[in-house]
Amino acid sequence: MSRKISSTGIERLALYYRYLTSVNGSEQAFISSAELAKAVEHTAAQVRRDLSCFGTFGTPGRGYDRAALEEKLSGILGKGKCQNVVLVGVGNLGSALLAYKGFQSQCYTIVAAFDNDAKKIGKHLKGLEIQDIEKLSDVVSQTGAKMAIISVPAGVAQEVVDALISAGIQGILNFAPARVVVPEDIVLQHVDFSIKLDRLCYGLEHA
Amino acid sequence: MSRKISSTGIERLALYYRYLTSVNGSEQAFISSAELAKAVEHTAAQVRRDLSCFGTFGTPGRGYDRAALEEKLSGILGKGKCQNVVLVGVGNLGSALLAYKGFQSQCYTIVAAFDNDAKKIGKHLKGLEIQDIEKLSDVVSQTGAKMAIISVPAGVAQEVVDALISAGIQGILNFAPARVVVPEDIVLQHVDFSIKLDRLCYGLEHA
DNA sequence: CATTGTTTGTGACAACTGTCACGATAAGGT
DNA sequence: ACCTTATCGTGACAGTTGTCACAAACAATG
Repeated sequence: MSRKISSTGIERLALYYRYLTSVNGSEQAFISSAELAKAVEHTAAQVRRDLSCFGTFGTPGRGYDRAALEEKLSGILGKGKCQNVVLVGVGNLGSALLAYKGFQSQCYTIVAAFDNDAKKIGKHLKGLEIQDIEKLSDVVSQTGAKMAIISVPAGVAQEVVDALISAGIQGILNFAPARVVVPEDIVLQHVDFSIKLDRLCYGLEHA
Repeated sequence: MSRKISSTGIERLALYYRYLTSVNGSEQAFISSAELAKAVEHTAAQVRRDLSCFGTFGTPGRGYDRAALEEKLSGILGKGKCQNVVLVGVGNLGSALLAYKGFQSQCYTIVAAFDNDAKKIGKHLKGLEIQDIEKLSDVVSQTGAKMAIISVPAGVAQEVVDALISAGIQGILNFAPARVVVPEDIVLQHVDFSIKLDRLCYGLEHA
């Protein structure tokens, strides 16, 4: 309970959680910090430190109770209730995200898709009608969505973000290759794989 | 020239580079650390510190020469020559990545696509024939590709990575929601958006 | 119940990362 | 030639993050 969790620490918690749920059911009822660490490519001390930020629920000599830990992590990460998510930008990437199974198997549901291209509006994709981005505000209040995923061109990312925020969205996952600014109270995460590719390129160059 | 660049520092360099190339041509010939910092949501001191790791090419009173800086960053990141990239896993996400314009506009070209699904093999997508993953080794040596992108299910990520490495691939961009292990000399980057979504969820919960 | 073996939780430490502040340096005008 | 203004490069500092090592806690066994 001693230290404040860091942002990267939270991502590690999500890794721990994903590992626990992925090897569901089988095996031992307890798992040690060493075993968990090995599964996610970290150190045992790191695992214990991360978990200790939220109380003490390991038992010396045995490790952590798998079910209890899974439950606890679920609570910490806020995965108790399913989240409604809206998606803006139904291009190649947006379509793929709509179809992506990984979201559904977790606790997220994409409940609406938007675009500004007249040729796409009205069409159906994966059971969702693509709607005019003008409808954003209405849909957000109807569905109670707090999170949004944007996969739009870099040039319009900022204006889409602004529209989302004034529609009441509180958290944004940004796939657009651009940095955007948000108010203090809005949570923003970037998934910027063009940058990651460059990072890779650098790694090769300086091998 | 004083300090060693960090991994996150390199990603910032890529951000600087992307900004410079995106506002191509127009405006002033020089840019200050403050202006660059504002564009990528960092501090001026941070920008100067990052750049200083690779020599001193700013001029006091003026800032950095845009063209020279762009050139320099290109060199540092290793973007001088175009990189051939192979893609493994042509599902929803893989197809989207094949079609993604962002790669081509940069210096990356996807030269081959692989899958293990017999129903997909032989089909054409975006001008590429989807090939049997058995052919990996041959294609890698023919094309001289050093980088690979994998967008396969979590369960097979490790074996695909192993196959890539024995085929001669040196850098891997992993979109699969799983951590994999690679030898010391292989560069690996994760694009793990299910984790980022969880991170977002946590942020909302603890607002 | 004492002993042995295992694993946790955490204080202390080390390493890394970002910020601040300021001397140094260049351009431009008078 | 000098002064002013703008901006860089970096030493020193502060804050953050990860590692180590060990006492405390619990299980298991005889």
